[in-house]
Amino acid sequence: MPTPTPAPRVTIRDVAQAAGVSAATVSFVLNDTPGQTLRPETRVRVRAAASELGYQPHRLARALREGSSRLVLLKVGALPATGRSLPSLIAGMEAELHHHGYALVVSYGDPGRDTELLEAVAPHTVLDLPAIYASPEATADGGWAEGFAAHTANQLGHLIDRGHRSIAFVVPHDPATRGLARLRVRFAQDVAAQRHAALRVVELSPSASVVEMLRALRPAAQSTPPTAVAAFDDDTAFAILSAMVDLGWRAPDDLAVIGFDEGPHAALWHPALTSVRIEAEEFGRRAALRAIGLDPGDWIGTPSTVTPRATT
Amino acid sequence: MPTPTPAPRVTIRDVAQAAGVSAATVSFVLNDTPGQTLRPETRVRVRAAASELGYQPHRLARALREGSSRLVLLKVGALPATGRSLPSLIAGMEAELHHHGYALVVSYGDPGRDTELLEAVAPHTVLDLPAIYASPEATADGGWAEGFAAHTANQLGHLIDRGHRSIAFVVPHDPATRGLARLRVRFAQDVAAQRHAALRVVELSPSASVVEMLRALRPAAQSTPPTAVAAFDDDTAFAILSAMVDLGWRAPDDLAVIGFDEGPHAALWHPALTSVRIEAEEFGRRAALRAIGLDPGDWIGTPSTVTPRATT
DNA sequence: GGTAGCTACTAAATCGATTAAGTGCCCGGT
DNA sequence: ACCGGGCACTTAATCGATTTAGTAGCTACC
Repeated sequence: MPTPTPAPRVTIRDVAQAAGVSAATVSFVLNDTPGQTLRPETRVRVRAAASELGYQPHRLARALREGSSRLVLLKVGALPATGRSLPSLIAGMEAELHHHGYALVVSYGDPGRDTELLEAVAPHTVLDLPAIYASPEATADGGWAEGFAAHTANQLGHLIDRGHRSIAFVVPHDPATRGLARLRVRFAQDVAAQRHAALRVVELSPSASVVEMLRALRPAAQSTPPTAVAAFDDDTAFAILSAMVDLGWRAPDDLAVIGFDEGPHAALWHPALTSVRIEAEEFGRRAALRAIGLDPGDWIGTPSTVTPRATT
Repeated sequence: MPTPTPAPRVTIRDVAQAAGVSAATVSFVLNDTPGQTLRPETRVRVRAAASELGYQPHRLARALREGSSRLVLLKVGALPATGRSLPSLIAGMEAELHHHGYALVVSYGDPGRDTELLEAVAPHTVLDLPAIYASPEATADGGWAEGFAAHTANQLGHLIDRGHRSIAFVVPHDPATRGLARLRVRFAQDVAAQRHAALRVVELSPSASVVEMLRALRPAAQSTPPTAVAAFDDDTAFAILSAMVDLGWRAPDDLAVIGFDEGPHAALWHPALTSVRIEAEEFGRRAALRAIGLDPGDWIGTPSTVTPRATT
């Protein structure tokens, strides 16, 4: 069992003693507290002593005093972690927060269980992704949803550009992704309406198989059956591709398939899956800035690109 | 931006006042501090006041005093998160820690950047998975590696049971999984030696393609080319299956393939991948108990089962 | 009858950093 | 000669829980 810190802590008092000043002065210097007049040479002496001793402020003590610690908690819940957008969002946030002396804690646990976590880390800000996605006016919240709107437009756009006019939008049956799915559906409908394509929304059922769902897509009576499927995410696309093999259908001729939020498996799959690649790193940086109360400045949007492969 | 706690905090002093005792007494009661003699009715009064006011101890204050918070940090690093073992390990740890009033923080970030995290959360224990896997005598450490030994035996055993006597063990070329790969290789070699099978260890090269690797497996001169591949993980197995399609080889007749640490994609793939399913939940519970210094009791081992599918 | 020892508590120190409220000292103005 | 005020700091309070060192009051034993 590894023990955390056997080394004796260097406190602010040690630094104060070494620099020949009081602890308060050390705090003023190291935090650049505004409204404090200090002799430049004192500042130098304090800083020298601090780095000499390798002083690291005890963040728990600081958090106790300040009321919250310099941490941002990102609640991810049971959101699908297959795509690259979440990891890249996290990477971006982490990098930016690090730059400002903050740290990121990512919670994948179920929401009911995170009371301890919340209490124990006393985050400066909590970003609850499932909650954001689930809220109806998610669009109003600083760009979270605008991005998804653009990416969804990208996804459907790719199919429409290739001539598809009747498209099925398939979402999984999963309470964890309900909010996000609803959001995506709304955006997909907007795009379809604008570009004069017919959109059919299909929710996978836990009872019926994907094969049955696909069969139902093409009843004899239906005049214009969908020629393409836009999936909620790559995993949904894989499930569809898998069922297509069972049916003897081939992509893209019998049915084109496009995934969303491209993950590492898209290129590996047979046939290789066309998907929408979302680079959320820059977006993560901006989310981080907003979270700690800094102005992220102007913004044009998260870039997303469609990587065309075998299934479209 | 959601602010964390606008509600005024109920402190131990509030409880003390309400119960007509001192703060110290409240602490003694609520923590069942040994060596303290308290009248039962006082205990009742204090507990009543605490729950009446909805008192929750401030964990930062407690952590400051105790030197570390009741948190366990699990460092996962860049370990592959595809399989189910890691999520189930995490779920098990989380459940058990929760039960003892601890919380789990999982860090996926790179090791260099987690100083802030470490400092900010001051964990009671740090479990550094990559480091554990990388250490040469990992076997000695409370069962982490024993499990992998058993699962690897299970993986190779499945192939040997089906008559394969010449097996290739394929590991990815990835510094992040180096330590774990080395460990697995050692166990695989042990099993092969015990069960009189020939084992060839192949590391995928970043320059050569998987197709080339497969071709090299069957040179004309070689007397007993491998008839089966045991992969480091499911993703490696997918890469192999993908290359086999390009070569026109079929599993299992031309080459049998078995994955490891079954993830959700194994069943979806065509052909469906045989893999080793690892349920690490119970193991996670035990790891949690050890982490907080409790005795997990006797143990027989993490169960793992091979789900036979099309590729073997 | 003195004191040792127990019960049932309380007062105060402590963890380490932040910050409001001082405290000398010197300078300028009247 | 006296006072206001800025400079350059220090003292002490504070965040909230834990824990050591007491302190009454009572019993019991030699």
